[in-house]
Amino acid sequence: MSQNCQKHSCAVCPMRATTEWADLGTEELALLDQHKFDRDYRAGEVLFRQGERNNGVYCIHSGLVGLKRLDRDGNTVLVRMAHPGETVGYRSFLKQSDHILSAEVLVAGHVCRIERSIVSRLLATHPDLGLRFLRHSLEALADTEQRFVQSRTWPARARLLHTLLIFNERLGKPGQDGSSRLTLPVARRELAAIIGTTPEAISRLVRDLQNEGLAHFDGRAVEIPSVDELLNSLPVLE
Amino acid sequence: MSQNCQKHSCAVCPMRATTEWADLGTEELALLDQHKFDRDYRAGEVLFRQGERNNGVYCIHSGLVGLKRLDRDGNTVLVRMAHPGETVGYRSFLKQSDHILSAEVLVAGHVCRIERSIVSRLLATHPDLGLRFLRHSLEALADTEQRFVQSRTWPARARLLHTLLIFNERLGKPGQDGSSRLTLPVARRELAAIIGTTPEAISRLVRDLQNEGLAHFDGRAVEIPSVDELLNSLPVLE
DNA sequence: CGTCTGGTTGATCTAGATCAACAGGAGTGG
DNA sequence: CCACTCCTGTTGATCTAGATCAACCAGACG
Repeated sequence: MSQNCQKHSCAVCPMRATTEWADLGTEELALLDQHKFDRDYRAGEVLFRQGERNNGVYCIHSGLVGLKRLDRDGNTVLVRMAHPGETVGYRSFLKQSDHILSAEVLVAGHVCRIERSIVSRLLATHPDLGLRFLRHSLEALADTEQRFVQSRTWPARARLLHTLLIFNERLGKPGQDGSSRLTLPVARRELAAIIGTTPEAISRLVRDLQNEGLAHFDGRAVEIPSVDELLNSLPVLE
Repeated sequence: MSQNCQKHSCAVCPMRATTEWADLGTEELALLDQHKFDRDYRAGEVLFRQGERNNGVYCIHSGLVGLKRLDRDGNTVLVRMAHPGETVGYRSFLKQSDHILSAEVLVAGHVCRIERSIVSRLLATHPDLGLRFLRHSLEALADTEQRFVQSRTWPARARLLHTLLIFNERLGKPGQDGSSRLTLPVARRELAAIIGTTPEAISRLVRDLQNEGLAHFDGRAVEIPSVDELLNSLPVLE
């Protein structure tokens, strides 16, 4: 199991290749290892809260993190998800501002916090690190735009199917007949937040999909008889 | 009048201070001037279309540009607006991909296109130029997230008021009694696209605002008796 | 004149939110 | 062990913001 309370080492981290820190040398990695704080997080814990002072960036080793934005009325919207290998909180760091979003752990996992000062130092000495963050922010922008467009033009049902397929991409165990099984990483409430609707609506949609035979649900366990069929019932963006 | 068919010069461009090209030296500016294509655009013209090959970046001297995304069904969503001093199309350039959005001129103005190769050359020699683009993309991200959250949590009426205030910020002529007059830069159809609703809905909302005395409309001309009162009737994000 | 485009209004429809009730665990405490 | 509460998920009934459809009007322009 990858989750434990041991301090993880960046030098041997298998996720590193897909992170912004991929190209660092051994000395820099040692620096990271010395000055980082890492630990296991349980679902529901908060990495940082919107409006808080930025105290570094968080590199996700395992689990799943939701990035939420809330307004004064207490309305909270899940704007994006961050997966293992992603670093979050870099934005307010680069802007030298307070955190713009809140980061909440959706699925328990291990996360490393890298101290402000270290990131600054590395950024100053490694120009390509900045470039990596640029690339990341461009991807985040594209992703957010996509979610924005979908929330306007797709009905809730299509959005549910879409996220189902995304989760299946990451977590699904495909059968050889085009079917697939997976366990949803989140409860209904979070699923609703991701899709941008209410738990009640999710419930009804799930029932409908079940009746149509497109998917079978048992709690968080999902069985998809034909992934292709799900794909076909999507508006197909872009 | 700032719009004409003459070739504009970056060296003396008054907008340059607010663009990504602010810190360039005189030689670099001369390079830009030699290799750029600039001209007046009328409302409705398209700078580039989603899916097209990137052939450079566009620096907006005057006017207003809408960035739209469309899916297969022909649904089109205005994701962001770009104002004078902003450069658009840099994203697909940096990602070396085809254009992700379409850019359509909403308000006639002058726009300079800067050739791919030149941008590459400048980026390679001027690291702070990349940093500027990073900052710009971070702002675009924040803006898009804001619009995303608003489209979920605010009713159409609040969104209309919000964009009204934004336009007032840029174009309004304040009276000394807290009132303000402005001319909307766009027709109802575009206003609807910006807010994310239909022209019919805009029409009704406008009528309501009029009845409540919050604003008076005559075509594109708007008169706001009390800007403060408009501000107060907003949910106040963040 | 007719035709076209942009804006307004009215009537209708519907996706999805909201409100309310309830059922099944999972603890927790006596 | 039962009684209690707490929490998640499901279902039903109702409500409503806003989309859709359709008609109409006023200029603009050939």
